[in-house]
Amino acid sequence: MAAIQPPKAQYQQVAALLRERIHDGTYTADQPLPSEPQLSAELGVSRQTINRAMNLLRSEGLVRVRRGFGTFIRGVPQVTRDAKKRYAARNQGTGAGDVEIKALGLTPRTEYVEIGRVPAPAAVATVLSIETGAPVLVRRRHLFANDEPTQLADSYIPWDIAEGTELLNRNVGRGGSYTRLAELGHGPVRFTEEVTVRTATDDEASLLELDGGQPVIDITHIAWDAADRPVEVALHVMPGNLWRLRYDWDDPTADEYPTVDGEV
Amino acid sequence: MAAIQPPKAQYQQVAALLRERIHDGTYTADQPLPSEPQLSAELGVSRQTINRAMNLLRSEGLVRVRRGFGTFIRGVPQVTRDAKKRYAARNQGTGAGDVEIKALGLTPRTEYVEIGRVPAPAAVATVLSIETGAPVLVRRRHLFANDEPTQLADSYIPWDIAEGTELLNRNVGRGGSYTRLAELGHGPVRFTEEVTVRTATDDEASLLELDGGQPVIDITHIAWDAADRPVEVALHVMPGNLWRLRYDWDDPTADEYPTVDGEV
DNA sequence: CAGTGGTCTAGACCACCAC
DNA sequence: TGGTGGTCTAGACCACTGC
Repeated sequence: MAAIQPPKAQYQQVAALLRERIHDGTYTADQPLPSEPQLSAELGVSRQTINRAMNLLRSEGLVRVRRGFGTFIRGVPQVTRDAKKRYAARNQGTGAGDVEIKALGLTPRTEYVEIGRVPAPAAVATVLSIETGAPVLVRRRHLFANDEPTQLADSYIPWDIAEGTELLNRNVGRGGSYTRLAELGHGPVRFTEEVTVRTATDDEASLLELDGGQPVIDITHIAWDAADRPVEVALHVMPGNLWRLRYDWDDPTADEYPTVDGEV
Repeated sequence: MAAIQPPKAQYQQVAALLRERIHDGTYTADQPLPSEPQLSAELGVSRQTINRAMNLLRSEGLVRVRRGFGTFIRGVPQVTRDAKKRYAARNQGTGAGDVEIKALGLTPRTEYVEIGRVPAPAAVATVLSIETGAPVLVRRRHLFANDEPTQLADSYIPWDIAEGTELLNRNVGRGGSYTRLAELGHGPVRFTEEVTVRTATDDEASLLELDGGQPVIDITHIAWDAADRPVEVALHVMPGNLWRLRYDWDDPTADEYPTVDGEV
């Protein structure tokens, strides 16, 4: 084994060593990693240094700690989320949130946490162009793959659109909620998404079973109807290491290339 | 949701306190934060605990350490990168990488690190559908806003397309490189982007002046010509906290809503 | 109960920076 | 040279887990 020498910090060297052992199969997913005191003795560094190395691996999403029990390898593959295809897939009779999970042979599960009328939070109100506190329908879901949490998804629809419709049911019926919106004269024809990366809040970390400081992907998805009114906003929060987002589009200006100076 | 929470770790409480003081203006950007020994004395916790709190703030991108000097607030606002508009902007005579920065009133700067013929790295070769090691043109840039690094961008073009063209120059001429590609019969008509979040490598952390463990956004941008050949791939690496990505698209299936059961 | 990881402290040495 | 943050150690206490 490579010696632990101080050109780099020891905890970084320990982390590198553990990463290697995880990749080459020295440690397997069915067993906990050696305990911190054990590694401390084996590598001749203090337990604090081992602990710091573990924290690195945790922030990378490589391992997961079960307190009082041990540290385990996280075996979840990366899921690809294709922004266009996932909405097209509503016609395949699958909940859009499940498409990507099934594609990997994993078992998706959706837990409905809340469906009902609430006052619009400020961020949602801004997006929907309504007053803060104005009534909206919220549909709050937690999504899992093989019982591991993969995503929090809260979707909001203005109450004047949703009131008294099937959108209040757990199962919104054939074709999904966008089909219901279409029947109500608000069929989405355009979507926008804004993606940011930030550290998880305490609540999110707890719900997604993340360690503090792990980054999450925050997606604000907006559906616009033909009158250019925002009719639904969905807020997605996902573990950063778990997802790969895919977007594609045609060049709107392919015809009009040469004009002025510039570089790409 | 706000159930009874266990008392938080001291370093988290310290971090929360410092966050608050940064936001309410107790600490300002022109002065270093109080030193760790000072805070240790003031708050009655050990220096280690202060240091751990500082590491949290660093991983959030809120502060930045200048070793041997002090810890400073990072004052960089978030930059929005609109996938479609940035390419359309090539016709405004601006380097596409600069559009977003100028929009915020910051001063962009592009540093060309390498322009030349290299063997294709494996990841690039796969995307371009060529052999690993086959020659490609690489254009490697580092982008800054107000002299703070904001992005690494490496773009690759198959050598059989780029050879002997203006694409080898630092300034590729009117309309940017996509205009040159169009003149060569490979004008991009479609783009795909894949976005992942991961921890920075050592090199990236050093170039982007990040702390270890800070997340980066990794974008693989591919330009396709009318024959559906990938003619350029650009790899972008950006500090995760610094950017907001925006995508928008029209619903390709807006006409064909109702079909089978499903939820969204 | 014994073993696990989470956290905290006191003390120490070091590399780096400004003066 | 003195102050800064980066790191490491030994020892300790705690909450949580499974047996």
